Amino acid sequence: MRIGELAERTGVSRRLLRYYEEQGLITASRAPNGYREYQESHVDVVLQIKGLLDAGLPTRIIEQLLPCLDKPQTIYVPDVTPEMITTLQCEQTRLSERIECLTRNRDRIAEYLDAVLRVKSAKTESRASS
Amino acid sequence: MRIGELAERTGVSRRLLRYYEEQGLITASRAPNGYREYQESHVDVVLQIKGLLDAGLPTRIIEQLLPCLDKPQTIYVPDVTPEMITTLQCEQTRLSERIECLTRNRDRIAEYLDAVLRVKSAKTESRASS
DNA sequence: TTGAACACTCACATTGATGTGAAGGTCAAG
DNA sequence: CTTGACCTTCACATCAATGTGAGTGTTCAA
Repeated sequence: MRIGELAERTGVSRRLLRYYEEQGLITASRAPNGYREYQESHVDVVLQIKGLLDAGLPTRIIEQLLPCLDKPQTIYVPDVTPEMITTLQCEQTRLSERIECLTRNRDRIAEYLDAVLRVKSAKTESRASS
Repeated sequence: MRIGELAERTGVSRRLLRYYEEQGLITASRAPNGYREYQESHVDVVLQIKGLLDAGLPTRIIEQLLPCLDKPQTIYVPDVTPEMITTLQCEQTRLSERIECLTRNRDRIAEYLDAVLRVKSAKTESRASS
């Protein structure tokens, strides 16, 4: 598929798709006329990138993570450098920290909303009874 | 405490502390000489902001979340507008999406590392037995 | 009373993720 | 053959989060 369709199916602008490519996050083959050609699998990859980016990870990191995140677990173990492992472990804990932070705050919001809605319903009831 | 100490205790630069203030995330009282004065409680707030920012939330959103996130649950229910509630609910689901995305990817990394380390240890053993 | 260490404001620079638009090539349908 | 809808590259613009530095005031201790 060409860039327009991929953009539409992922909700990521053409501009950004080219940007991701420029950053080494995705690779597109080229048709004879120079147009980029994408595979079906690119849809998922782009969504993955979008998610991670939206979660605050920079492209630099995403680029390192991507190779280890493909579904079929085509693990290219052979040439994993120790630095790569370190990077991954490091990134893993950073992800955990983010998750913890987000979870904590989401739960607080939940509590807050709970409380607010409880009060609101109480108000409604008192109004009903008056 | 003054800005330098707060910066040191939170790991957030003075420049950014002033920026957070400019964005309405924190409020500092002023000493007679014009210096900003922070309370002990500001440390936690700043760390909170740092965490959310690091998790990819923009200041605009953080500003809206903060009032509902203080520990003592000093819930100011009275003047909650319906729009505010909607905003919060919306932000809540977006947080959940982020959390889900991050969790998924962290777990994938974990799997990958597991696999890699398993192979590595296998190699070590085969080398030991040869 | 001077110097170091802090504070202030203001303003310009940078980086990463994006938008936007110009100038032009490709292709299919009328 | 032209028109419209794609695509290409290139470049400049923007926005948010930061850095950096200039120019100046305050405080404190030697």
